[in-house]
Amino acid sequence: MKKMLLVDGNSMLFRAYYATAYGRPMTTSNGIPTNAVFGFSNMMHKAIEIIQPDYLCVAFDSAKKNFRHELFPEYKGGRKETPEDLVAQFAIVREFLDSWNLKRYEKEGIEADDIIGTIASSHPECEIAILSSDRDLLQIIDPTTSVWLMKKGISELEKMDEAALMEKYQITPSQIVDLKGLMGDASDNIPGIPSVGEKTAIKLLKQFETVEGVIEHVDEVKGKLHDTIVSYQNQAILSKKLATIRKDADVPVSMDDMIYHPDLQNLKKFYLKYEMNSLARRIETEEVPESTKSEIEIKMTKVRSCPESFFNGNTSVMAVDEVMNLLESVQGLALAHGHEAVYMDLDDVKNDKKLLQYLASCPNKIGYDCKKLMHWADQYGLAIRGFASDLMIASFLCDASIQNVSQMIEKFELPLCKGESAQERSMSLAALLIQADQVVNQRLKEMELTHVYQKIEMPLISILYDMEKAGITIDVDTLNQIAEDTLHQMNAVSQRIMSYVDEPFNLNSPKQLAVVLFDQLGLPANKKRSTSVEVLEKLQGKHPIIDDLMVYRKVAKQYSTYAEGLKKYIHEDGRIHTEFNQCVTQTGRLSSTNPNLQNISVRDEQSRQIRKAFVPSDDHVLMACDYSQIELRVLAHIADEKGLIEAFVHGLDIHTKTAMDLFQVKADEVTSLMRRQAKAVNFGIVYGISDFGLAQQIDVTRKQAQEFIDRYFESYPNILTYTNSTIEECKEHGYVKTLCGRRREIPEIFDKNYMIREFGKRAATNARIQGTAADLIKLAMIAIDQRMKKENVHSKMILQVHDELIFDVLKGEEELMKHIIEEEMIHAMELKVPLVAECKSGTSWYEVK
DNA sequence: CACGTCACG
DNA sequence: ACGTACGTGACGTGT
Repeated sequence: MKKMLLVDGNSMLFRAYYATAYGRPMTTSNGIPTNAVFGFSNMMHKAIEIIQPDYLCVAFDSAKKNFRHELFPEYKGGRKETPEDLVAQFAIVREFLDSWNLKRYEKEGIEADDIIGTIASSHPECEIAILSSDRDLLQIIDPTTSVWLMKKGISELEKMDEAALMEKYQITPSQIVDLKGLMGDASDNIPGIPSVGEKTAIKLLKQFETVEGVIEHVDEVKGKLHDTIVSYQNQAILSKKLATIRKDADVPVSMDDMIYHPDLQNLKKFYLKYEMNSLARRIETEEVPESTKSEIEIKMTKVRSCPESFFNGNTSVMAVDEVMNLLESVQGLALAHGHEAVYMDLDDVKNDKKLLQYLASCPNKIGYDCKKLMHWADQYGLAIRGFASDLMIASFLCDASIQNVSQMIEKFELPLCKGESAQERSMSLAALLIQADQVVNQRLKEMELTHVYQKIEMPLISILYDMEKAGITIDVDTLNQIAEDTLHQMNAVSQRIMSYVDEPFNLNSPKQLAVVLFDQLGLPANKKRSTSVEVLEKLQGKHPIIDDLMVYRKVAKQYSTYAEGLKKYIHEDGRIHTEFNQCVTQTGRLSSTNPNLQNISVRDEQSRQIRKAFVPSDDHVLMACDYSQIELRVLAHIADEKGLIEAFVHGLDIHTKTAMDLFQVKADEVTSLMRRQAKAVNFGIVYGISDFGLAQQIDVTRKQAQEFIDRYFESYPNILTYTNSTIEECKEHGYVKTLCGRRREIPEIFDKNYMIREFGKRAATNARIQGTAADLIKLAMIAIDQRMKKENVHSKMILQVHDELIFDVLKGEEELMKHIIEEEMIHAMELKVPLVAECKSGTSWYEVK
C-alpha cells in the first residue's frame, strides 16, 4: 500500500515557533527570523524518515473567514495576534517547501483541517499519516488513517490510531467531534457546555455515544449537570458542527501533485540562503570529497615510435593540437595503454609504420569524440578507424547532461588528470579514458544500454564521419541568384512597410515591430505582445502591413539563413560538410550543425527553391529515400493498436483513415478539411496531445478539440493505454525507454508545478515514439552502409534528415542503390506494421521531391 | 548571452 | 486554477 503523509502546516509552524522561540531567538545575519522554519524543518525530516511517504502534501489555513464563521461569528475569536516574527516565517516556510519540491496547498475559505480531511477521505487506497499538533484531526482516523501528534515540543511523535485513541480516551474517532461539542475548544473559541471538561465529556460519551445521544437521554443525567446540558444543548450541537472536519471541500490536488520527489540539492540552497548551515551540512553533497579525487598515476614519456605493447588490447588515442603562439603550434598524438602513456609528434607518427597500420585498422581503440579525431587525423593524411569505445557517446547515453570530459569525470567520479603542457595533459587524459572505459561501460551494462551503444551508436560513428567528409556539392550560382532575388524583394517590401508608419524602424526587431503594430497602428495585441506568424495570421485583413510583414519575414529568412548564410560554409571543394552530432538530442535523433542541413526549406514553393543549390557530384544523381509515416507506424506497433496496424497493413492513407474514424464517414466522404484535422490529431497524438494545443493548431474550440481526442481514443483504445502506461512507467522509473532500450530521463514528471509535470508526460509519450523512430533509421543507415560495402558500390550516403536519407549516386548505380536502400530501410526493424520507404532521384535536392 | 522568430522532421 | 502540443539550429536584436 502506498503511503501518504499529510501535514497540518499551520499547527506545525505554530508549534515549531513556540518550541524554539523562547530559548534562543534565531535569525539570519540580516535579521530575518528563522526559528519556526528551523523547527518546522526538523519536524518534517523526522516525519518523512518515520513515515517514508510515497505522497506528501502540506496544508495551510488561508487567512480569512470560512463557513464556520457564518455558523458562529466568534469562531477562533479572542486569539492573540500572531507574533510579528512568526508572520514573517509563513512566507519563508512556503519557500522552504517549494525548494524541497514538496506539495503545499491552501485555499481561501478552507482550513488546513478540511484540506487534510478531504484529501484523506478521497484516497482510501493509501495508508495515510497525518502530522499535526491539533487533536481535532483525530476524528478522521480510520483503519488506514493515523494521526501523528507532536509531543514534548517538537522532539517526539506519537502515533494515534483507533486502538491508541480507545486506550487513551476510550472513544472512537467519530466521537472526537462529540467530545469537542461537549467540552469545547478554548484555542478555537468553541464554547461547548460550560463546566464540562474532558473527564465529564468522556464519561457522557461512554454512556450515550454522541452529543445527540446525550441530549436525548439527558433525563438519565442527574444533578446540576442535567440542567446545564439542557440549557446549553444548542450550543453543544453548534460546537460539534464547528469541530467537524469537512471531507467534501473543493481541493483540486491530485495524486500526481503529491508525489514525494524531494529536490535535496535545491533544499540545500535554501538552507544556505537562510544560514541554516547545520541543516545544509546534513544534506549529502553530490560532490566527491577531495580525498577520493585521486590524481592519476601514470608513466608519461615522449617517444619517437609507439611501444609495441600498445598494439595489444585497448589503447586510447587523443589528438594533441595546441597553438602556442601565432607562428608556432604543436601537433601530435597522445596514446595510453594500461598505466603507461606516450606522446608522439605528428611527424614521428607518420613515420611509424606499425602505428599507422594499428591506427588505420585495429578495432579496439578508445577515444573521446572519435569522429572529431578522425577528421583531425584526416587533415594530416592519417587514417584512424576501428573504435571499441567512444567515451563521449558512452557517457552521454548514461546521462545526457554530460557534455564534456570534465562533466564525465565529475559524474563518474573519475580521477583528475593533470599536466603542465598540452602534451602532458593529453597523456593523462588518454590514460583517464582507459579507466573511464571500464567505469562507463559497466554503467552502460547496468542501465541495459549496451545494445544501443554497441549495435547502434558505435557503428554509426564512422558512417557519419564518411557522410561529413563526403559533403554535398553546392551550386553557388543558384545561391547567388536567390540571394539577389530575395534581397530585392526585401528592399521592395520593406519600403512599402515603412510607408505605413511615420518613423522608419528596424524590421528585424520584434520589439520595435511590436511598438509599431500594437501602439502606433493600434492593432489588437496579445498578452505577450508576440509578433510571430501565428499572431500575424490572425491580424490578416486588418491592415495591409500584415501581408507585407509576412512576406518580409519569409524572404529575410531565406536571404540571411539560407542564401547568404549557407555560402559561409562552402569549402574549397565546392561542398558543404555539415556535422552530425550524436550527443545532442534527448530522444536519440541526430542533430546537424555548421550548417544545419536538416532544416532546409521545403514546405512552400518559393522557399523550396533553395534546394536547387544542392546538387550531385559530377556523373552522379541525388537520391532521396524517406520513410512514410514512420512515427505513426512505430506508435501503432508499440501500442499494438489493431485499428492502426490494419490500416497500415492495407496500405491506407493514414490521415484519411483517421478522418473516417473521427467523423464516422466513408473514405470518399472525407473532405480535405476533415483530413487536415485528422492529420493534426495524428501529429498531436505523437507529440502527447492536449486539447489546448490541438485547438490552437487547427483553430477550433478547446471543447471541439477535446471531442476529437475523445473520438480518437474511442477508435484506437490501445493508444490511450499506451499513453497511460508510458506515463506510469515514467513515474515509476523517472525515465522511459525506446524499443532498442535507449533511455530518456524525465525528471519533470515529478515536478511540483502542474505545467512542468504535464510537459513531462507529453515528453515521455513522445520520446518513446520519436526515439524508436530514431533508433530505426540509425539501424537502417548501418545496414545500408554494410550493404553498400558488400556490393562495392561507389555511391555515397551523404545526409540524414530524421526520416529521410540522401545519397550521391553514381550514374549507372541508380537501380542497384534504389534496391539496396529501400530493402534495408524497410527491414531495419521487424514491426507489426510494414515499413514503407520510397526513393526518388534527380539532378538537385529540389528535384527529388 | 538570452530571447524571439522561423526553418525542418 | 493555471497555461500547453514533441524534437532540433541559425539568425538578428538588445541586454
